[in-house]
Amino acid sequence: MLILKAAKAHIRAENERLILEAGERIFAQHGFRGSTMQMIADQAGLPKANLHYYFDSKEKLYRRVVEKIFEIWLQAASSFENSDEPKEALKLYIYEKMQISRRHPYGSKVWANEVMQGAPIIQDFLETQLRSWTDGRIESIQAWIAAGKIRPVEPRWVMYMIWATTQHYADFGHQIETLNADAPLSEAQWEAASETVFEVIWNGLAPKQSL
Amino acid sequence: MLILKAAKAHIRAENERLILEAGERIFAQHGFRGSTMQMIADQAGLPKANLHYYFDSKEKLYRRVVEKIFEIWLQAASSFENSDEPKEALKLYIYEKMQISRRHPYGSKVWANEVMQGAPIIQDFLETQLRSWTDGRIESIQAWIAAGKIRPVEPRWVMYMIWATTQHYADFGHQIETLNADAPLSEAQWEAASETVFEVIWNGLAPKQSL
DNA sequence: AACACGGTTGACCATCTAGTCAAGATTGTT
DNA sequence: AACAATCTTGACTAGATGGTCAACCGTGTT
Repeated sequence: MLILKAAKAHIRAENERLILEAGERIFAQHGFRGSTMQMIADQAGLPKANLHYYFDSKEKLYRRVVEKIFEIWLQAASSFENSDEPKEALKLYIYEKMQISRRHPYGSKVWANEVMQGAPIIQDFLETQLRSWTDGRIESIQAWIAAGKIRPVEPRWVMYMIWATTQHYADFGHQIETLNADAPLSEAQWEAASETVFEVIWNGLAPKQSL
Repeated sequence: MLILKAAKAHIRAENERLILEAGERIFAQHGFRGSTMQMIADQAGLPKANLHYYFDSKEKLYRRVVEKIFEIWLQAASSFENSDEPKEALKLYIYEKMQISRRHPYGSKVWANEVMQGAPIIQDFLETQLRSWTDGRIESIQAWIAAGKIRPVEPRWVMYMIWATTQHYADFGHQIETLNADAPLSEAQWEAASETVFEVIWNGLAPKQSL
């Protein structure tokens, strides 16, 4: 009966969550081809055949993992719209992206991996959602320039600076830890790094007279 | 005879070069596990068995590829020492790193991949060469701060900003192309991007009175 | 209690892949 | 021409891996 489907829906929801979480971790650490369904199964604490019950194939599971990450980023993007003042908007966005790098380092790595390999699985995302989102942000930045609120710069390069600097703390987290005497960044270090990233970029963009 | 070894050395040199170049490309596009010796062989235009004649194993070939990249970066690093003036030193270093992203995008991706996966193969590089190199650069930056030539900032976060922004143009080159109407960046765009990266960082670091 | 539906799982298979090997081809020297 | 060291390469092997499947289990409904 259809009622049963609903009655056991929580089992499906819970297991899909377990598998997606395990997949994010394993795909981040080993790449798509380097990850095996067995590794993901072990990480999730489920038998391998169970993964194939919930996800048709490794590729479909992978796609779901990447989609999840993309959604998180799109949400963070709203910070950009929360203020008309560039200083405030940029601060919110940069802090939000640093927060994501801290809380979702695996997701960020999966995304980086996917893009580095030419986005074989999620190229359509880049061409539709990412492209239109970026175009919107570029317009915001151009409006700030027109209003004399920031220096005249090509908005694209600024976007890329923000993405690069913030995501670096997730994607290159291992290198950063190694250079931090093998210790994860402390609360204070995360705060200081976020502050520095914002300050340098903001001072770099602010019109001279406003200093 | 031993003379023969030298006499045929150019064959070895040439084939090793072919294989390393092919490996760099393939490892960048598919990751370590995703790359097969057959793919690398095809890219190099040699039979697979020939690869194993020159390199004991896939892992040893990979390590050689990563080492090559690391050496290129260390060379670029000397730009940092070519001037006592931070503005000049940073400009040289940033332009040099952008140049590397343009000319060696595959190498940069292999490095990024390796670090993202926790540097399983070249962790020793991080702990020895990279760490000592970084410590030296941090001292330079601290000297600039002490001399009042740049604002007081934690040098580490600045280093990471430079690495992140410049390497982004290699590692996320595919995304950048997609957002550039599927066209590679033109000569002028590379120049503009380099200029913007430098300008924003420099203005972000310069002491207020110097503007 | 009987049933039906979703969930679980060990065993299995076809395919792929790193690495081996032995026979043969090249090359430079004498 | 004879040689020895190096280089080349098709065929092969052992192991790993994505995916399948059929039997089985649990749970809520009648």
